Amino acid sequence: MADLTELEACVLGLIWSEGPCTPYRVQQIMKSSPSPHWSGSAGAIYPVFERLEGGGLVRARTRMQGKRESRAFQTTASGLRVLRSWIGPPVSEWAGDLPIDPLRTRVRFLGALSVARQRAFLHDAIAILESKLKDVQTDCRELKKSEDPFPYTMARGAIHVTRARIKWLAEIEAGLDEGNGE
Amino acid sequence: MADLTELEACVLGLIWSEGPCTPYRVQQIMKSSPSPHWSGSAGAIYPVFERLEGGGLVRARTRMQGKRESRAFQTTASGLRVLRSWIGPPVSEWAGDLPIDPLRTRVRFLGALSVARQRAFLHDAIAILESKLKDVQTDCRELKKSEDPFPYTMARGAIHVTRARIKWLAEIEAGLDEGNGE
DNA sequence: CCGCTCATGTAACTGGTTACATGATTTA
DNA sequence: TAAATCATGTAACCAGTTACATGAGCGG
Repeated sequence: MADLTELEACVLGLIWSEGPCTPYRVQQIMKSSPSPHWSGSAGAIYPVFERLEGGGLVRARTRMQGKRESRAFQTTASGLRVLRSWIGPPVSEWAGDLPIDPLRTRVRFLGALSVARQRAFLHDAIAILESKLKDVQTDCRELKKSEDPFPYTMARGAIHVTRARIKWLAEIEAGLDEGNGE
Repeated sequence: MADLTELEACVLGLIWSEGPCTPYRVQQIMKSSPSPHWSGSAGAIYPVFERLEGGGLVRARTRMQGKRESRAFQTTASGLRVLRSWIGPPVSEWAGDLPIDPLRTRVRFLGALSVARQRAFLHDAIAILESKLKDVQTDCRELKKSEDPFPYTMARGAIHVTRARIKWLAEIEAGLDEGNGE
């Protein structure tokens, strides 16, 4: 099977970590994620399952509950192998690249605004990030108790990165004040 | 004109910040960006210019150099207005969302690897991030001198976020050692 | 005159989105 | 019994990608 897309690999990983589960279940997980970068739409998920099954990376066991059919998928040995090699090591160079960030893109053109509006933008953005930080910190405390360490790890990552973004915006704000002789 | 895509807005912003320039020039800028999330392919750029022109956000002045034609675009008043409202304020809620990050996605499924390979992965990833950090720090020192403050600002952002990611991975590494009674 | 850069495009493809459509099971 | 949830899919669309194709101007 050729290279996985990010979505394909993500689905494969979820099937691995969840154990046998239906596409619908994966859909729910993706939708309930705190910041879902994928829509988790049926139109994306089901074709991914078909591709993974076609490549022999997952296998379905159809189980009927009354008249209602549901296909629970699990990773095959080859699927786990592919998942592992997708993760790495080796880690690809692009791992160092900054993730594409809509906030960053906007800051890049902040010069198009009046200084007053630049200030308003930064104030707004910091407030949003700070509230997000609180959410994710709450989340993190709860996840600490669970046995699987990786959801907690994810939350820690979110905290680190969100703090960094706040610090960055605050720094820009300070630079603004300084430049205008405050 | 309806909502801009990120690429459309980015192109509009570049036209604004560069002054009159050809699609080709924008293409070069995108390709030379330290971590280009867009391919900067003609197949993307030229249609974007068409859409922006169609919406009256940019205007072209055809200038001939001998037999060779080139169309230099600049933002219109309406284009600048749209760019400003695209940037904000108000800042949309999703600005707090973590940007989609391939490294994060991989870490999420790190549990699929043996602990030894987890360690190798983290070691690899940290090395890559550290070398990236050096690059961006060098970059930053150079940009500090330039008059336009925003490229420098971008570099500062890159430093903050990259440092945060390193700290995060180091934390995971430490947790690994601790868990295994090192 | 060869190759590089400037410059402009087109065509086929692809992965993911939105919106639609259906029906069984569970719960209030 | 009505509404929510579980469960599976399809069809039209869309933005961006890869690869192709062309040609002028310029430096060695």
